[in-house]
Amino acid sequence: MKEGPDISQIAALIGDPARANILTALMAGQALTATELALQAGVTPQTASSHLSKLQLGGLVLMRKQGRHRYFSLSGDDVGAVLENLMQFAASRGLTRVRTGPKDPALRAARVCYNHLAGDMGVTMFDSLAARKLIGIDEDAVRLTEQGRIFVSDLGIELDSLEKIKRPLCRSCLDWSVRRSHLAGTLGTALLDMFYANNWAKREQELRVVTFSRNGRERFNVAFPVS
Amino acid sequence: MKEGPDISQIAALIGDPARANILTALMAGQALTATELALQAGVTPQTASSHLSKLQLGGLVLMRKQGRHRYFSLSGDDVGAVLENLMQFAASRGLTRVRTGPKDPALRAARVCYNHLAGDMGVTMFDSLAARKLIGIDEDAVRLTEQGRIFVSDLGIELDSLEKIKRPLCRSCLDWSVRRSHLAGTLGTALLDMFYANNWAKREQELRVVTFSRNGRERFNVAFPVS
DNA sequence: TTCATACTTCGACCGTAAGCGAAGCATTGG
DNA sequence: CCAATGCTTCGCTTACGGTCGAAGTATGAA
Repeated sequence: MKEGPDISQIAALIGDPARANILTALMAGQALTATELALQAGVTPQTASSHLSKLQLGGLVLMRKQGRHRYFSLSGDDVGAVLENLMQFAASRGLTRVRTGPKDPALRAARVCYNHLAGDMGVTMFDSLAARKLIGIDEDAVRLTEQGRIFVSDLGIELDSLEKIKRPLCRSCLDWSVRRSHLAGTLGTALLDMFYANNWAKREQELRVVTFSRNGRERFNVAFPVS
Repeated sequence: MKEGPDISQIAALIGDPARANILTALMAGQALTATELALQAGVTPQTASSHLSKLQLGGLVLMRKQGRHRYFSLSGDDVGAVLENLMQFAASRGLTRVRTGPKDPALRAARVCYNHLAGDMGVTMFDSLAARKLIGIDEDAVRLTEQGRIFVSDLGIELDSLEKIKRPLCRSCLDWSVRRSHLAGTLGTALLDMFYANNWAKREQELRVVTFSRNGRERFNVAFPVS
C-alpha cells in the first residue's frame, strides 16, 4: 500500500513489554540463557520461549546451543543502535520506567552498550581520541589515524586480527543519557575487553553498569586525558 | 522492574500497521488532515481518529486546528530520526512492503525526509558541502563554516531568522536507502524550501518523492558539484 | 436556519496474541 | 538406567486493542 520498508513489524516486536525487557537485558552484551531472560522479563520460561522464537524469526536475536543451555544475544550492532535510539527518544519524552533505582547515576557514568563502553566515560574516551586526532571523523564514518594505530597497539590491542572481521573497526554510536557519540565497532569492543582483561573495570552482575577500580580509573584518565 | 527508559511504549505505538502508515505518510513533512491520513492508512476516519489521539498522547505527533480541519504533523526531527532508523534496519533485514512499486527508484534518487532532502541527491548535497568545507563535522554535530555562511546566504537563505529558532541549524540524518548522511536541521529545511520556491523541484502528489526539473537539476549540480 | 463537511465519542464486535499449566524432548549427572 | 535440569510444544483461557456503525459536536457554506 505504501512505499518503503516495513517499520511496523520490527516495532511491534519491540513493542511488547516482555520482549522489550529481554532486548534491554541483552543490551548488556553478554549472551544470556532462555531462563535468565525469562527472569529478567518477569514471565515464565514458556512465555519467554515463545517471545524468543519470535525475536529470532524477526532477526533481532541470535541463538547458540551449548550443552543443555541456549544462549541468546542481539544479532548485531545495528539492533543495539535501534534500541539506543529508541531509548534516547523515550528519555527525551520523559518515558522512564517507574523504578529508576539508585543504579541510575552509575548507569549514566559508565555502562555497556551492547558490546562497547557508553555513558560519560564512553563519551570522554571518544572525545579524548578525537581531540588528539587518534581517530578522525568524516560524515558518519570514523577511522583510526596513523597515530591512532600506534596508540591502540601500545594499549595491547592487535589490530591485525580485528581487521580480519567483517564488522567495521570504528563506528560512532549515540548515547541516550548524554546524547553524544561514543566509540562502537570492533575497536570499541576490543577496548572494553581490554579494560576487563587488565582489571581496570568489571561488569556488575546481570546489569549494564560498568564499575572501574580506583587503579583502573587512574589508568583510564592517563590513557584518555581530557584536553 | 528494569533500569533505563521505557522502549516498549513508543515501539508499540509504531508497531501497529495503521499507525506506521500514518507516521510514514507524515515523514513527507507536510501536515495532513485526519481524513487524509485515514485514507493513507487504509482505515475509516473513526479508527484513524483513535490512532491519532494515541500518537498525540505518546508525543509522536502534533495537532493544529484550522477551521474545521485538524492538521497533524510529526512532533519533531527526532521522531523522523527514529523512523528513518527503523526503516534502515527493516531494509537491512529485507522487510520491505509487498508492493514496492515503480516509484521505488525515484524514491531512492530524491525524497523528502520529514522536512529536508534525502536520497542520493541529499547525500550528494551533504558530501559536496563537506568536501568544500562549507560545513564541518565534529563528532555528531554539524556546523556551518564561515565560507558556508556566505555560500548559503548567496543562495538566498536568511540565516538570521533561522538562528532565532530553537532547533539546531545543522544536523546529520542517516538514509535508509543509501546508509549515508544527509543534511537535516533548519538549514536542511530551508534549502529544500528554496528548491521548491525557485522551482528547482516539486513534490509529487501525497508522496515522498521529489522530482527536479531539468533546469533545477542543472542548477543543483552547479550549486553542489561532486569533487 | 438548514444543510454539509470534518472529526470525535460511544458501544459493540471480534481477532489476535500474551500468558500459563501440563506434557514432551533433549542433555547431563549420578 | 533413572532422575534432574533446561527448554520447547500444545492446548486453553483471557484480555487487550483494533475495527467499524451509529450518533454526537464543531465549523463553515448557502
